[in-house]
Amino acid sequence: MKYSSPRFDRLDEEKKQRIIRAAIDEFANLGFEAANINKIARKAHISVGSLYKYFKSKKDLFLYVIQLSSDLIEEELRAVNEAPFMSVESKIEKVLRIILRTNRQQANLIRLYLELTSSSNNDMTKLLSFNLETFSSQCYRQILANGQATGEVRADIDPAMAAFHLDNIFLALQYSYVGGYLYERYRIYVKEGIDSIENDEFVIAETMKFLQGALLNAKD
Amino acid sequence: MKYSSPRFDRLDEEKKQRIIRAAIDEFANLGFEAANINKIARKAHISVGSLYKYFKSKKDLFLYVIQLSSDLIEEELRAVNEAPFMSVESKIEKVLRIILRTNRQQANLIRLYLELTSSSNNDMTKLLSFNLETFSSQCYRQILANGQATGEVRADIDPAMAAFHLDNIFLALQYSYVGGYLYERYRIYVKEGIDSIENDEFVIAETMKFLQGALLNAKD
DNA sequence: TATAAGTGAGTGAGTGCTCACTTTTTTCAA
DNA sequence: TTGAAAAAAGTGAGCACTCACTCACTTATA
Repeated sequence: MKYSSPRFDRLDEEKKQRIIRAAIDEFANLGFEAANINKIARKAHISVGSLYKYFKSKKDLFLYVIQLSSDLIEEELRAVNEAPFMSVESKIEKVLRIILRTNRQQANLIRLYLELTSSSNNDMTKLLSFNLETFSSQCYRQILANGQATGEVRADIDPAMAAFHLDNIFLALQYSYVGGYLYERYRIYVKEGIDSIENDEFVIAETMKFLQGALLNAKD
Repeated sequence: MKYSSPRFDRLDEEKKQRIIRAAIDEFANLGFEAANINKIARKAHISVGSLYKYFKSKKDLFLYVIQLSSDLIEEELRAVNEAPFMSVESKIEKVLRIILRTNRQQANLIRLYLELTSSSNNDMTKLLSFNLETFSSQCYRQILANGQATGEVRADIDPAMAAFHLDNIFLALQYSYVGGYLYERYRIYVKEGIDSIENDEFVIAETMKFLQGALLNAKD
């Protein structure tokens, strides 16, 4: 599906990036409904008129930036999945470390996903969930099913459901870094400052212990 | 904190419930921003003017219904936590079953929480997360710490962090039942229809296997 | 009669989007 | 090389609409 006009595609990279950044910033911080198209145009130093020449509606602009960012994440996951000679445990830890890094470097992007997650807009959700989740679900399920074949992963669990639980842990962790309600919730559950760099190894260690027990066979 | 006026408190129960139901319905399905106060008044068969005599702003009405619903959930959790002679495993399963039941009976309420979770409104989140999460975090941590004392729960995990992960699993599961993006996501990860009653025992069994491995010592 | 409760048209501050217009770039014959 | 005409890109005031909230008024109750 194409959400931008040819006119937008023809723009020079710098201008495109300015518009994309402005849009992500606005949508991530205010949510789809409260985001203001006029403000996005102002932030990007273009006129509203131009913005509407590039995207035919607020919704299309939203869908465009979501699609764009999902491509970035897919890239990283693919690399981990295709790494040869890597244990399931290492792969999981690798993904976890990617997640923590992304939380810092692309906080606005994660906020955008969080917003999307709770969106009740039905015609958008079907399309978007398919685009964003199909790859990662395949990826995790494959890692787990392969692990069952090698004996690393518990044989008694359903790989699809385990992949679902695994991603739930990842998702909740991601959302807890980007501020708002879930950031406060971590503070109440565990302690101040999930997002401080000193805390990273604690989060990784505890999460790995949790996931090891949940997914892997005890080492002999 | 008191969000309703004395005038609202004096209303007869039927009218209060009508207003509360209308508000939950609107907020749950549209989200805070898109929810329409005029429509809530119409749904509740009262005038906008009256509604503003009962609650001084849209935000106050929102906070009121959130506060109200958190009390209901606290009630149920307390019962499980205080049950004597119950294994940690049984307690976790009990909570899980409560969650699945609530997902069906109070879907709108869960939607309301989901909306709240992704809210970026900063002055609301601090207050609300404290009100809603303090009890459940204490509750889960207590169950796990007691379990460590009796040897049921793994000694090598941090009870606070484990409680956090446990609730993350519960939270993701809840949100996957109420429609929208995460409902579609379950379909992609696992299969059609997480919300069909026939699927309940599968979800419970798989989730319990996952949590047993993650949290409990192997039985001897 | 006095007090409390209830009403809903109206207000004004937005907001998504349009369109008549200006500016810039490209084209190409002289 | 030039410059006029055509095409493309860009603009922002304003339109049509939405919605939180108010207030002058009516109705019910003590």
